[in-house]
Amino acid sequence: MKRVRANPGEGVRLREQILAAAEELLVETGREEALTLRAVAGRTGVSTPSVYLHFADKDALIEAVCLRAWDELERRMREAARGIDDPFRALGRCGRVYVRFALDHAAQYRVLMMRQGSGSAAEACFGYMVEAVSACVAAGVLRGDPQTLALGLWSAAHGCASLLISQPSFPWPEDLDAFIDDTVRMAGFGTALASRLPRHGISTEVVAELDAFAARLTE
Amino acid sequence: MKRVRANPGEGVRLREQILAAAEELLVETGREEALTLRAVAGRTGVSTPSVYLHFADKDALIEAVCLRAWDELERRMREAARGIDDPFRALGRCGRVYVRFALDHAAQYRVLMMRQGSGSAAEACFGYMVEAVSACVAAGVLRGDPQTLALGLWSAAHGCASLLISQPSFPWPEDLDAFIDDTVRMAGFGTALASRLPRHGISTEVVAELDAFAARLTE
DNA sequence: GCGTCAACCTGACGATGTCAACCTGATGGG
DNA sequence: CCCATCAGGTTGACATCGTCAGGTTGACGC
Repeated sequence: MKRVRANPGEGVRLREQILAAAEELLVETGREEALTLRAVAGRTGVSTPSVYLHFADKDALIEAVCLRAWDELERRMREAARGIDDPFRALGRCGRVYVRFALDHAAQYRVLMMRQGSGSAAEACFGYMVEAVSACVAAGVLRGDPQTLALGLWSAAHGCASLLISQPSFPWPEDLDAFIDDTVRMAGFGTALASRLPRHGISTEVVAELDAFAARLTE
Repeated sequence: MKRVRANPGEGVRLREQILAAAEELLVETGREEALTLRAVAGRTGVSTPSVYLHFADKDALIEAVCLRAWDELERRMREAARGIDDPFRALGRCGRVYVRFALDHAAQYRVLMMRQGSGSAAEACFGYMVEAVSACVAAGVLRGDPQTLALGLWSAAHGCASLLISQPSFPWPEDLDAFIDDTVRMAGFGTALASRLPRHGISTEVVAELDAFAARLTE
């Protein structure tokens, strides 16, 4: 029960324990306001101000918890796309994994994405998504600036996950997996066609009709 | 400087003033944590616990502020779609208005959509969106359950707005309006085609190819 | 003229983030 | 071997927050 003081050099261990306790607390309760410095310290078996030995303030602690989740998400997306040749297929996998990950880690995702000034935490993860989009551009299945395209796709995936998490009282369909798939298709398909591609095998007249059809949305 | 006590029956006026003060505070600072009961009461020129005369607790106050914003948003969407015959065009207008409204009221939107248990505040607004989608279904430009389709479209719009608000450090394109338009087109276009329509004037072979193309995203 | 009730204030409580000051045990130099 | 040093904590306190119990004041009906 009694905590033994760490030897010099092992102070970093406490940092890990605090991080783990904070994550547990967030997941178990699901409510961000339950993430109290006192609760975290208590669960770690340490006094409250000791948290300040390893984190500048509460926001820094939360940000560190988030960073963990981002790393995990990026790992899963890479894993989901590994061994898939078609970059468009790989992109679809990424999208589905993204949304599912968000739903499986709703508490963290809420903190992750819905905080103000969460800073550059997501940039590494975003970098991978740009990578996946670039492959599609190189393959000719998408056209345009990869960063901008990736932002649009991320918007769709994030919107789906975020809305599911923050508005559970909405009349969501029973089959959530199918809804997620529909969203991924909507985003990928819409992006591909709205970016004026793929024209492989589609006649000029049809392309013109599709363009005119899409244009009705924003005129 | 000195507040005069309201006559019996006029207590509701204070409620309005508190609501206005809370909204001002939220907009001016842009930070939700600046929305303190003491700050609100101080700005209204009233003692702190007086807020409890008109709101059960802080959450109820925030919720009331949010309700105002939802009403305003619904009003603007109705206005944007008024007089437009083509339901698909009307839907596009709604989407653009939605995102622009969110960006123009970032502080409120953040509170609105990114809180936990925000309850049934958005349902009226959602109802209108279902209405607009239903018109498209009736016109044959979309196919499927209007509620589910509306949820998908809302996901896209919300994702765009939400990501822009909560991740301002992302490499967003310079022309934000164009990006919003692209997102609206992506969502509407993708939904229309992913819902297996419109087939007007598109050959069976092309439809099959488009289906196969979209299917690559979720297999 | 008096009671009653809405409208509001005062004072306080527990919880929270944060800080200054203190303690304590291992470690390395002399 | 001893003592200064310093990492690794603790104690106690402060301001601020949401919230509540109880008191005060003015208007209005009878």
